Amino acid sequence: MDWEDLLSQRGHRITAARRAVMTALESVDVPLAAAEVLEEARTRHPRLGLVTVYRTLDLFQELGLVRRVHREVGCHAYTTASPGHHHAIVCRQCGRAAEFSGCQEIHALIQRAEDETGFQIDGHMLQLSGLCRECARGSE
Amino acid sequence: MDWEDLLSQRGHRITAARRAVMTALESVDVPLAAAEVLEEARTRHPRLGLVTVYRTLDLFQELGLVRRVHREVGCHAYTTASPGHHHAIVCRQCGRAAEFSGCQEIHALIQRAEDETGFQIDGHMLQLSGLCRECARGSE
DNA sequence: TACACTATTGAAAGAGTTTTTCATCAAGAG
DNA sequence: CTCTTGATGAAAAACTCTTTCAATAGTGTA
Repeated sequence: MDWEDLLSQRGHRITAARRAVMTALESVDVPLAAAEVLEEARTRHPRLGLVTVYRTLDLFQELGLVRRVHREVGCHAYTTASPGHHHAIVCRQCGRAAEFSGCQEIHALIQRAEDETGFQIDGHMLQLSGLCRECARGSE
Repeated sequence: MDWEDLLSQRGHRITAARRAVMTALESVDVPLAAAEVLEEARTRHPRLGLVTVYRTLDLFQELGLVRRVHREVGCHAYTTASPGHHHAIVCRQCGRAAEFSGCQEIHALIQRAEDETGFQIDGHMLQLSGLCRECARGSE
């Protein structure tokens, strides 16, 4: 389903500001911080305000349309997300982000963690980092 | 090894401020944000300043003595960390944090992600969430 | 124990980032 | 086309984090 359809279906309006934010995120494959989204989106919608960017990112995240990318230092960047459960991979050299799906492999780990800690685990946040194909090639 | 020994060994000094910060983190099992560390630590070392808290948390994190806890919203909390590679589990009800070690299970997943995306993966950030024993008992 | 050296500290000011408020605007149902 | 109400953007406030610098206090040495 299209993101515009999802918005409509949930009772949200399709606005120029929201289109500008989504287009900004789609136009690059690097996660963007709010201020960067603003800069990028203003090339198409100059009147856009930073407040709206924050509100829009919040909404999109709630709907699962964008994902917040976490790093040890600084967790303020957002990237588009496919529907469903995915995880992000971020290149530590150029910042490019990709996503991949499926995490059956960690069920065993979760089971073990439950046994060890007594927690009832119902969610996980996993993010991988490394070098993307281009950067790996460059640094050989 | 004791954290004070580790500091000495690396050429850092044992100061009242650093003791206060470490004690604050050890006194609760919930991750604390910098401002919360300040509040807690000031009960024992009233002259402590926020700047020192930030610097101390940075240092401790560098030395692997504390871990930054990430959440979908808000990634500014710190908790004590055992030496070595560990992952955090955070209770989504009371905020309590635990850690567990060992993540052999995700090697297969990493291998698959490398095949799928072409990235050369050399690091991962995994954090589990759920209910701690107490909260799970309470909500039955 | 006293001294000297220098890492560390804390206050103030500055730089960012995110949120709140509120009048205005415009998407979309009827 | 009109109306209703969600959405927007500007300004200001509230936070969060960093930089600067004089004063302080660990720690090795004598």
